[in-house]
Amino acid sequence: MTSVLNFYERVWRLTRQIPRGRVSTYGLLAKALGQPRAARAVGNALNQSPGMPQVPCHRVVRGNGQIGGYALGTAAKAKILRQEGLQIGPKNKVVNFDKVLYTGFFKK
DNA sequence: ACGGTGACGCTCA
DNA sequence: TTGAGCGCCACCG
Repeated sequence: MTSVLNFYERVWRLTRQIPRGRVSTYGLLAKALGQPRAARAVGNALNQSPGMPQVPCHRVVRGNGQIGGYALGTAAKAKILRQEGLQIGPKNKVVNFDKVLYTGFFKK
């Protein structure tokens, strides 16, 4: 049967686990949800996520290290990430992407 | 039920 | 390395 939580809610819940100063990717989130092909849907979920709550959707980036999209614009996203101590290089790529990538999602 | 949409990812050229 | 093409998927009229 379908889980108690819908897809979007599960995406938001996982996203909360990403620590400050680190990032994860849409694809990894999808995998953690048990649907490795749903990276695109994950992006939709974060886009639709209410801005208020503690869902750090700005910490979710592309698999290649580029920061990807953001409801308030990629510029705003880059700014926030810099405020959290991350460095954004040319082409909007996260510097030391492999070092700050978070993959330790807790299964739920 | 069906086709369109989009904060993606992988495969080449 | 960089960009075009195409597949994928949950949602929305």
